Amino acid sequence: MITDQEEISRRLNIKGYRLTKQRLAVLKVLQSTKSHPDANWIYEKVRKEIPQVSLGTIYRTLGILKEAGLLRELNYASSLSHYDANTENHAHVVCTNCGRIDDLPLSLPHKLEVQASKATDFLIADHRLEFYGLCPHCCPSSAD
Amino acid sequence: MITDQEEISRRLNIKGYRLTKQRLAVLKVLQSTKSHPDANWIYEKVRKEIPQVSLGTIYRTLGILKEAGLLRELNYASSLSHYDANTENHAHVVCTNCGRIDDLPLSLPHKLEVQASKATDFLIADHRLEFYGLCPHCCPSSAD
DNA sequence: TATAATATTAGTAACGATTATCATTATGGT
DNA sequence: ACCATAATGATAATCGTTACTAATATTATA
Repeated sequence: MITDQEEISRRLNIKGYRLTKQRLAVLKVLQSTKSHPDANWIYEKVRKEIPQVSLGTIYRTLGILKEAGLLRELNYASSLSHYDANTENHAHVVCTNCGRIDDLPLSLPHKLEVQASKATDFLIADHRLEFYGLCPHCCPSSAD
Repeated sequence: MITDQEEISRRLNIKGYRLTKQRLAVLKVLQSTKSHPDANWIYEKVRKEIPQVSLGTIYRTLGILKEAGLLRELNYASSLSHYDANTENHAHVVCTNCGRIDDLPLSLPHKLEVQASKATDFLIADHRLEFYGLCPHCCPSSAD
């Protein structure tokens, strides 16, 4: 998670983008939460600081921050994009009832990536590992 | 892949659905291809057999067939749903350039599923493993 | 500090995939 | 054949996301 403003600015400049208060606000909001919010949630949070901000700016900004490697986009079954300030590749657990998404400190064994590369003639660059199930709140017979 | 019409009918009936020629046509089209087509592609194919079919029926049917366990829905970054007649859990490779999706005869080691279950308090029921990269056609310096 | 060149914004319209609505048609059981 | 109910086709509505545009802000340069 990149919090140094100089570094954020540098990363944007590489791509020809400027660091504006809107962009910083979006990134700060995203970095301030462990959840994986969608664009609208970020919009509502940013509005508290910059009331006249528009949803279009949020979308544009998220795309730019992603391009600059400052966040990662996740697409789930809801056909709604969620964003994550953690750009390290990691697994997720998704609640199929309420949509909650948690990180999972788990990485795919290198062996499996090699196996995948051998099994296809695609040039593999990345992967995604997701688990689906019910979160504690949605679990019908939880013991807690 | 379930091809026996009796069995297809039985699976639909369990959920209170009937087997119609539109539903059979959608399933047949999906079973006839190794690709993972989207609703519109299926629509175009089904139209050749049933010209007056509507796109709404395709969507409705795909949802019902999924509910009956006759197909699986995949959601990718394109925010477009793709469908797969293979209901076995398996990995996919997705071309980040042209969107082509291939099967990968690879399954997650059971050990990893156990590891995931221990790392979270979610009740895990399913998982998805996807690799991203470039397919042979989109690979800039392919040796073939 | 003025000025020009360019990037960014807010606001709004447009888009595309998917869903809902509804009158008509088909199906299955009696 | 008749009735109850499910399914269809056509079309309108929905919703997340993108594109457009005139106004504003930022940066570089003189």
